[in-house]
Amino acid sequence: MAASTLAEVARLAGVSPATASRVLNGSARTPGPEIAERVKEAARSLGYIPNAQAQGLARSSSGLIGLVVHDIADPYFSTIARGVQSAAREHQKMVLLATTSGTPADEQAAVGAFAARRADSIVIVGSRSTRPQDAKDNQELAAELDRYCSNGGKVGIVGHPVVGASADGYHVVPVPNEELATELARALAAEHTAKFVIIAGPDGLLTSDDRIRGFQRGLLAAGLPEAEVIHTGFDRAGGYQAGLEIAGRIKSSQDPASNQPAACLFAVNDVMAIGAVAALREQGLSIPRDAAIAGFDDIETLRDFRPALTTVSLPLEDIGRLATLGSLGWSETDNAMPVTGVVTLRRSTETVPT
Amino acid sequence: MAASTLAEVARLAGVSPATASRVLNGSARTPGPEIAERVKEAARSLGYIPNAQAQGLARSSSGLIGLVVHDIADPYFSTIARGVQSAAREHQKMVLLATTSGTPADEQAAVGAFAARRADSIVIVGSRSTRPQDAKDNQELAAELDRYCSNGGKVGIVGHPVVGASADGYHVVPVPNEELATELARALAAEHTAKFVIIAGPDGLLTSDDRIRGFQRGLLAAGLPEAEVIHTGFDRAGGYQAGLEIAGRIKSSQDPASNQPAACLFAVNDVMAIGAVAALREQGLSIPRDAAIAGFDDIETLRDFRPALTTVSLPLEDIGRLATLGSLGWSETDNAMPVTGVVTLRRSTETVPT
DNA sequence: CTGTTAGCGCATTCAC
DNA sequence: GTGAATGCGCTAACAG
Repeated sequence: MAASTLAEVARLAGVSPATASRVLNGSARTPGPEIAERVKEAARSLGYIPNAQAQGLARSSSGLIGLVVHDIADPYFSTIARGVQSAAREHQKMVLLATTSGTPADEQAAVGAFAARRADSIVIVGSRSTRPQDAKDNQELAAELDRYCSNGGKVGIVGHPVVGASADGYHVVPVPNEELATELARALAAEHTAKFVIIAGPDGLLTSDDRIRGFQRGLLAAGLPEAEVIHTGFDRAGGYQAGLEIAGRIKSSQDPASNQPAACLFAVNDVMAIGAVAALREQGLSIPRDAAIAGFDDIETLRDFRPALTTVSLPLEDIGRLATLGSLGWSETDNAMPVTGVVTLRRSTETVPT
Repeated sequence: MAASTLAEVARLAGVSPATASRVLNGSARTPGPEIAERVKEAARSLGYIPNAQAQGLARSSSGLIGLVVHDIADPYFSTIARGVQSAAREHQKMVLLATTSGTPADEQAAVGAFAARRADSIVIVGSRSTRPQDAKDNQELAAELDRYCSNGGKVGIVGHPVVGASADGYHVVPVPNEELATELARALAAEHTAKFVIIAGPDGLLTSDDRIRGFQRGLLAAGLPEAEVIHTGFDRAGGYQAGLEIAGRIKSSQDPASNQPAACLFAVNDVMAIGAVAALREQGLSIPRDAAIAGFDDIETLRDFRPALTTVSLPLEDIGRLATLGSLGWSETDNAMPVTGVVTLRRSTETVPT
């Protein structure tokens, strides 16, 4: 048995569908003070639930927000998703979730699906890529987004605009990755003399590249040489792998007499940093005695790690909110408060181990 | 400018809307080998995107799966969500996300919204509550779900069935919380003589209660007395608070000469355990020297913690998948493989600290 | 203030 | 194999 319809409710209440519609939904003014009650009663007794599909079709607006992330199980994304969710809720919208593993092709498919569902807006999170092999897919993604926008859709983006996208309707929430990485480098350079090594994501991942660039800049500003960059996966596994390699080097060249860390590591995100720490420890090294290490993001779940991880705190939930509000055209009020982060020095980069 | 419609495509291709529909979607057989190409071309040149709302209305099936979680930023839920997402994807469905903070009233609202959107199925995750103050809301939630089911909806539930729900169409994925907690208790009892304390969620949270019950049973089976139970929040903050209290007790009654942990703690989930550990450490206590502690769930992000946390590994992603497949009526094949977990002893409960 | 008439965009009976 | 109607459930102009 299918759900009951507005028509049925109207008939039972002895009114026209239009009237029923008016009282059951937010029309200009609720009609007849007494007729209204009759309709409501009818709806209740029938267990009437408005068909959002039909509503959407009729008023051409779905009340849906599409959210595109690389991996919802990654704490970075899930925290942002929480922000998106809360903003959506405040605006009486539901969020449609799509995960893409970060591949532009999947992102394009997701955007297409959202467009098909006539999502009111789309929020895209996750680093853009400029790798050559992604060029074509990026272009198609951009085309898909442009088409969505030209059909009246709005999109909010965290970080960088989608490569090649040009149409109107984009609202990007800038994240000062580069600047913050510079600050972090400066802070570390002030206390560390060891060789700096950056554990980065694949070359061409914009977020990773930004953080690398900023960090190098900070080092230079402090009069230090550029850090070596190890490119690996942008996840824990990548950090772990890099950690193994670094551990090998440290062990084969460590000065036993030295009481200083042999290296100062900067992993471009916390999850990678944790992976690296795991590898270093497995190889018998100690943090921060043998190597100092810093991350980026300040993932909540990771704050209880010991040694506590030096990192750059980012207001992830707010970022999700801002991107969502922006995609909804509500940015004016919040635009005055741009996203900012703060360098958070903790135990993992202390120079005087207990 | 609105998106182009099927009718426009048909006109441009010089065919009827019906024909266009047949070729652009999976009708029985694609018509005219040559006419088909013409339609496709027309669609492409117009940037046609089928209106899923209209499709859904016409064929009354939305291709949507509703997912209800307490908090998408909680790693427990986000990992399950990943499983839901992947299963949904395999079945060409999109997932609608709703977060509820675990309150039955919000869950009811979410189910209502999903029903309005005519979601093909709904997946509910997160511990049920039997607390008296939730009784009324639980009943309304059950009614909402029953209504949804009687309208042809299917629902998949992780853990316990919703209190009071009776209609057909439910598929619950049982999680052997009690049995696994018993196993855990047995394993710990074999090596620990210290006083056992359970750090639990609010009284009436079914998942928490199950784990408590199972743990107590294991203790009894091992000939040990029942553990004391501290009820607190089902999250990190709760664990932290309980940790503070326990630390106070330990410090005021510790036998300095003893080399054994003063207590063996069981937090009913990993996140609480981590909170407790943080508190204990802040109070100057060491794990597992001063207190042993175990968690439950084996959250991936937490596996790199040191000391490594003894816990019960749960296949969270699979659980999400199973609940989803079940809600889609695809359970026959997978039903043969029930959810199971495994007690994972790690450093946090070792008896011989280095 | 209420009822009538049209679509919203598409899938699907039917005839041809 | 293809085209012409009809309806999915609802909203929004209209008219009354």
